[in-house]
Amino acid sequence: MELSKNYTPAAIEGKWYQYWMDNGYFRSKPDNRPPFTIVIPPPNVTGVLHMGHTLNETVQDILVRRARMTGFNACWVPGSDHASIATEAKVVNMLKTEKGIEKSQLTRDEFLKYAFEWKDKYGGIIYNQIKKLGCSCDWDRVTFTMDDHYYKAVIKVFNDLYNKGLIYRGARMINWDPKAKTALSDEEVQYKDVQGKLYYVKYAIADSEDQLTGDYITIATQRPETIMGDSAICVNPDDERYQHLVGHYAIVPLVNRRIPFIFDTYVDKEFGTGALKVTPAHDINDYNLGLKHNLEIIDTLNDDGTLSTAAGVFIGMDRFAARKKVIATLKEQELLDKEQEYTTRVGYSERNPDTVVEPRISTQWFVKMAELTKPALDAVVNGDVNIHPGDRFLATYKYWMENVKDWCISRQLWWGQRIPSYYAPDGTFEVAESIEEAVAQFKAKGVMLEAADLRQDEDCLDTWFSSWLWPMEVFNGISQPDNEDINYYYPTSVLVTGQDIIFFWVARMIMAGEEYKKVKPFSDVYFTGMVRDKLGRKMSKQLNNSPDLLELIEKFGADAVRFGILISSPAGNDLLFDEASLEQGRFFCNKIWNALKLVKMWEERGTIANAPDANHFAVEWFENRLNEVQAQVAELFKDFKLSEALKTIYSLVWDDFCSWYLEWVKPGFEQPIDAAIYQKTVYFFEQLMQLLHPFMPFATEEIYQLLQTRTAGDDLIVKQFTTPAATNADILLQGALAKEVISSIRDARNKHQLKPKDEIGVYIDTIQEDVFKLIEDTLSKQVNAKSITYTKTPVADCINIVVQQDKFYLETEIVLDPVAQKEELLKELTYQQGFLVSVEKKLGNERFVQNAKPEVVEAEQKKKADAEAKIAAITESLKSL
RNA sequence: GGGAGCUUAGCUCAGCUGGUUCAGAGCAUCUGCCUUACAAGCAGAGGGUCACUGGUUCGAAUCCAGUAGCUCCCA
Repeated sequence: MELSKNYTPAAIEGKWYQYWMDNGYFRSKPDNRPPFTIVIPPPNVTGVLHMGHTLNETVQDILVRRARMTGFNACWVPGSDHASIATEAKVVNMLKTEKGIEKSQLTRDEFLKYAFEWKDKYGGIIYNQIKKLGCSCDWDRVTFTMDDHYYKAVIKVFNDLYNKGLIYRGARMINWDPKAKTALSDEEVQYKDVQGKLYYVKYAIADSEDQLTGDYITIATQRPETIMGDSAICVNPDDERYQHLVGHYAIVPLVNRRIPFIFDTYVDKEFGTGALKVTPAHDINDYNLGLKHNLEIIDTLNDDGTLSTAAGVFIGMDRFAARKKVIATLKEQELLDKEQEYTTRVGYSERNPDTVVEPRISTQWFVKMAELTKPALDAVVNGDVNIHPGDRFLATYKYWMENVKDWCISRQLWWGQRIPSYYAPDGTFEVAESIEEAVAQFKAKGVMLEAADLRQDEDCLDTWFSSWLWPMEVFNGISQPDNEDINYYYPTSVLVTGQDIIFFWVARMIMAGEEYKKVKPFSDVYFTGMVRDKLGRKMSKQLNNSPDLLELIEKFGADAVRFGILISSPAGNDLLFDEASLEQGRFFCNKIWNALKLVKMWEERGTIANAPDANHFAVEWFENRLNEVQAQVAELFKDFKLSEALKTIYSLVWDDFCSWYLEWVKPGFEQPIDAAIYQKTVYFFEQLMQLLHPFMPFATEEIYQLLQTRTAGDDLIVKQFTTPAATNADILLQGALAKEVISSIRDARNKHQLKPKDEIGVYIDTIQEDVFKLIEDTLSKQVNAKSITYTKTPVADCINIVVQQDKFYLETEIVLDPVAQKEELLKELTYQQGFLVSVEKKLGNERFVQNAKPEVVEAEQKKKADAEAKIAAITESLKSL
């Protein structure tokens, strides 16, 4: 069989994905194995995968594949959420631009029909990308947060929480997105520092008789367009400047409305002029102040951010245009004292990042958080849920849980679960899972109404109010409690997600899990870092700095993409995305591919029993090295140190296997290889592919299948790991010695400008001749030696080197420079002597010997002995020069 | 304003419970090689006062405090 010159991912990735699917390897059904469950953090249904997702999905696939190969019944549930605001915005926009339809022309049902069409058209894009990346999700379990059962579950939970008194309806100050025309939760507001201005505005003062005193009071505001909504001027009661204003009034500019002065310590005397205009409808602090002092609430804004009739002036004008107009008018009327540069934080809508959020009084639905947070906080604090990395996020989590405010869950949108609250004509309402039940509830209260009399709430629920049920409802755990799946798969094993949604999602899932299953939703949370571009900016749609995943896969191959994104990504740390690391992944695939070609070449050439150059030491050494790394990797997985595990395997494959082992066992030119060694080599190769498979599934499966003819079902994806055997430390040390000796001799050759073809004679002065006998042939081949001789005395006219405690004399044809050689050895000697002094100093320190652990002292003693031996060796070597 | 994290080779980053066989990897640089697995490669090399200042300790990149710079989260 002819193998291509280089590894060609495009040709094989599709093939294996289909093969795994056809064999049902991704499918999971409850059985008697322990489950290993991951639910995907649902991406937006109409989105595309960006690099953050790519990292995320890769991590999940690695964990799932490793579990599948370790005796677990691995189940990875894919799916997506409906992303209420974002998707509705996209559909509205599509309707406008493509069909010329305004949302207002449509009924709710008509709109939803278009939305589902949109979802059907674009919802598959993201799944296709996940597949291309090689993710082993159980595609029979795809879940969408607007699926029928899911919809019902959300309604059921709403109803249940309402009945428990944990959901209420009320008028509160909320965050309003004037573009999407909906309320937002506190978490959906992104604050940004903005360079703004403080405007110093003069308000005329009137006395208790309503007569203008001719005096003015100046207040500082960032938002002059809200002055029409002012209800009072507030000053600090201790502020002597304003004592005389008791009982006086201020006149609001532009609208000439009279407002009282109030006195409250809330006001900072030092800030601005020490006088604050109070606008209860448009600022949360003012709102609270208004409640306390019983002030009027004047809402001067419409839901689209234009000024309302209540504003009295500039009605219908956008708030930012109105601001300019207000400033201009104030200037004209000479009521603007001055302007001052000012940096402030402005809230933007998470889903409409160009839109400034308005604080607004509005009647909305809220979840009472206090009771729900308690068990969710305990779960993490007690270590029932383990967060990785470490407890770095524990403090953040705790703080949020302890300070969280009630959750505003209603959204003035259609794309989502409609709030199951039914209103009678008189405004009273019943919350029920269906309109029939609502009717029954009204009747039970003696209100005789029919369904036709009732009007359902127009609003829908926050998307996160559906996704917080995700680990349960993907198994129908809410809609059909106690079914076989939920009982088997729940709680899930690991949640892998970005640290940015710790509150949006992780915390709330734990709350929901504790509330409805009385059990945590997952045992471990693995937070990945943020993927940033080369300039350190978070990758985002706005900046358009995220590369196209499918293009990357096409260019580098899926395995290389997975490799590249993971290799530089320890848990929780941000990573700067650089295509160079993907290239490293591609090179790695190619390296393995070429190793395969070498082994297949040996196979073709044929094997021979007890070949003369059979290097059994190499086999024994590599077997131990393999076992050592297998154990290390298992440990690293336990600690979720995936990138370190990958690095370890990478080095094992490239350095130990390719650069050392294969070179050591490589037969002479066109010679057949020893049969036993060939078998072992194939075995090692398989083991390596198995170890690497979770990280790079396609290349490893391909190579595994090419190494030997496989019987049905003998596929790498399900090949079970065995417990690695114990390692023999002596052999590992001997292998390390061999490597060091070879490198040192090669270095000496390089330094003396010997050509690779120049042969050398090697004389070895060692006390462990038996060890060198084992590696003699290898050594000879690796340094191009024509002979190896053991000696107990220095050999003249040679390159002298010392490795550990052994002396080597390299005989060459070239003329040597003894001075340069001497210098080289002296340099080494100086270093060793310095080292020895420091060790002796340490050992001479009584307090060290007393306090340090015995093994440490022992190690120091060994260091001393080694250094002494080495110094002796160098000294002896020097004598011969 | 409150909290968390980061600062190690030119670049991107590893270094767990403190011990000069841990100062490491990849990329980049330099030297020599087109050696029939691989130039997407091979064999080597150079390069770091581990941000700064103190402290704890027999011993600190590693623990503690402070300083500076950067990042993130929350108000």
